[in-house]
Amino acid sequence: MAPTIKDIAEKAGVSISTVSIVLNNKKQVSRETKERVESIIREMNYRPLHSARKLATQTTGNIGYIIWEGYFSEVEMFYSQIFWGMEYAARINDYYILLTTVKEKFNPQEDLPRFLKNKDVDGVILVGKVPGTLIDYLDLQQIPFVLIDYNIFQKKYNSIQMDNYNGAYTAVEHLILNGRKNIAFVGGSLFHPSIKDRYRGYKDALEKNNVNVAKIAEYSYCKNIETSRAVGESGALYLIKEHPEIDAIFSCTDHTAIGVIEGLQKANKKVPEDVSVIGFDDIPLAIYHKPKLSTLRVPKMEVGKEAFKLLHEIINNPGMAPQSRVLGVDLVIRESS
Amino acid sequence: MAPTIKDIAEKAGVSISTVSIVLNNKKQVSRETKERVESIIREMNYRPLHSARKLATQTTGNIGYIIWEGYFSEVEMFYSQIFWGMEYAARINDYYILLTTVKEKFNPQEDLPRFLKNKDVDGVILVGKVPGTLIDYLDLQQIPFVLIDYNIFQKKYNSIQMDNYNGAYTAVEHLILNGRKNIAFVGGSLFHPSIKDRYRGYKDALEKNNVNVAKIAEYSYCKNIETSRAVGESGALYLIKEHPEIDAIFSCTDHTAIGVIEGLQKANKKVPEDVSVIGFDDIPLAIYHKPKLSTLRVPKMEVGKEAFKLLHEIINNPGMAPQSRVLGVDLVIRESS
DNA sequence: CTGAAAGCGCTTACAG
DNA sequence: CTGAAAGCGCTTACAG
Repeated sequence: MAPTIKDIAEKAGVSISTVSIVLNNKKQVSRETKERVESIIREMNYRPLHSARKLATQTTGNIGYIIWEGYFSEVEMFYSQIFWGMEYAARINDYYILLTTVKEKFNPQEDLPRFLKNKDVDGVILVGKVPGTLIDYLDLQQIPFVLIDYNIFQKKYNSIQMDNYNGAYTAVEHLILNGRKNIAFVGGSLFHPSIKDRYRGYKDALEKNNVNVAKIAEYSYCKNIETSRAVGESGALYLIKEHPEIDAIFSCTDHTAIGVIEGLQKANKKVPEDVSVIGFDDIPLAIYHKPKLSTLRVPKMEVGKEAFKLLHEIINNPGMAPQSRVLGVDLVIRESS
Repeated sequence: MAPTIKDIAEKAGVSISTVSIVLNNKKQVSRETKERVESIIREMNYRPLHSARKLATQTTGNIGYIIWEGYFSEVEMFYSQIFWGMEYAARINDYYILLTTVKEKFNPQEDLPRFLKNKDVDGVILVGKVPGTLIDYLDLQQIPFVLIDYNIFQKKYNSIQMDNYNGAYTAVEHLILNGRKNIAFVGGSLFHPSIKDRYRGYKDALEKNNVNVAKIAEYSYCKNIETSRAVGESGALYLIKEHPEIDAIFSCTDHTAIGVIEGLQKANKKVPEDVSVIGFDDIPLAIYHKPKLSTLRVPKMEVGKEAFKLLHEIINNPGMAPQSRVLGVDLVIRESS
């Protein structure tokens, strides 16, 4: 059997309270007993039993990671990289991460993730466009949470954001500097705050540089809610048909961009010769694609780490005012622009 | 505060033992008290506290999922789909899954996954070519485990396998039926049992059909340990240079196949007109690729589910003789063949 | 069929 | 600085 705190106490000739104190290095313990206890712990390879500890402290030691299902209908790397960043930070603080997804159409009664229903987490990190009713539930139940790449208009929740606005601005400015004159936008729903910011960046870059200004509305394809390949493809097809002069398309995500390129090819346009394309996210597919996709790299690991850190702070300071931290993105130019 | 078993007992006018018994529906309880207790549980939305339950039963309620790092150096979907299958089965049995990776070069002293070091799992599922020293550790510590897509020569461990041999055989036979005469193989290390079986399938299909037999050795490119794109590319380049008559290549994985196609293109061979290519795994990239990749579909969700089920059985029947279950794979023909 | 009691392995006031 | 004791919320023989 694995040794318990009692075994350690006996062998060290102290009480279990003392062992517990050195374990959690709280309060003062004489150096010598501390060292003695520690050496015995090491010697017997003792680890406190998780469940016992959690029972006593009334915590779970787990955090939940909830992924919007839309994020892996396509190629699901985005959330995955974020996970590894979180895991890295969680490990240091001795938390385990429980993973699950939620559907678009979400019923708080039935679809509540198991670890929430059973109260098996101390907090939750959510990535993407998660259901509003879920967020309301967390809020109501006072379960600490942080949003990644999402936010609700006019609400102040803890969140990690990418610098969508500046990323888009930089990308479009790069297109301008490369001599592109007729720069279009293909995007999903402008209801998604991230997409909205990317669109603002696109628009502002054109306006500040006085390029293309009169045409912005016509060159903007934002009909759909999705940001899928299919949307990209039909967007490109539509735009080229209506406005054959278009020579660059900024796409709201990489998946969209890949669809855009396919549409362009169907319309017999060469990328990047005839039309430059830039995406957003830097999904792994970006470098596998032909041509390799120019895009804005989101520091996914960092996002995960930062999300955990923020959550951890919230858990330990329940009164904390909500904050959102924004991480910069990098323009990476490859073959499509 | 969340209600405890005591609250339920009081409100139902029974002892906590009785509540516990209906909770775990063991032993006999009179129908009426059972129903009364259950309705109160529902009414108060009571859930037993995980840590308390686990403390009392001396279990953890967790299983570990260990991924060989090589499996997501490329595009990491394979293990991810398996995860969702496992999660599905785990949910039904009220287990949580803890995820981590192990490096190729693994030192049991230092690199032991945290949940193993702390004994926070009741069992472990490992996918891919995990370190032998890790397996030895699990064996020694008597921690129940099941291997996915891997096995150690001459050892009898619990495992889930794909039908690598028949998959490869079918693919190569398909190539033959399509009139291909000079069918090559590009693979990774034949030390990996799965790759080895795929190679056997390739060889046997040719021999049984009396095609290409004298050339098998020359047409086999198995120099490297990896099954990466890079390997595929250099393999294709090498084979075409030495044997320009080659008109089909069976690749040991999809990643390899993608590399093979790139190599072929560099050598000015058209796929599939000049050379047919078939991969193995059916990674998501397969349908994004141009041309779309023909391959053998591994039922990843099923693999995950089955792995969990097997592990669950082992956990509950410690004496069980090791077994390996093999799942069939389906040939899916797309554009590359 | 039901209850009282011990026990799982920790943490944490409270004394001293 | 250290220890005795209570408590966290369950399960499980054991009586009855």
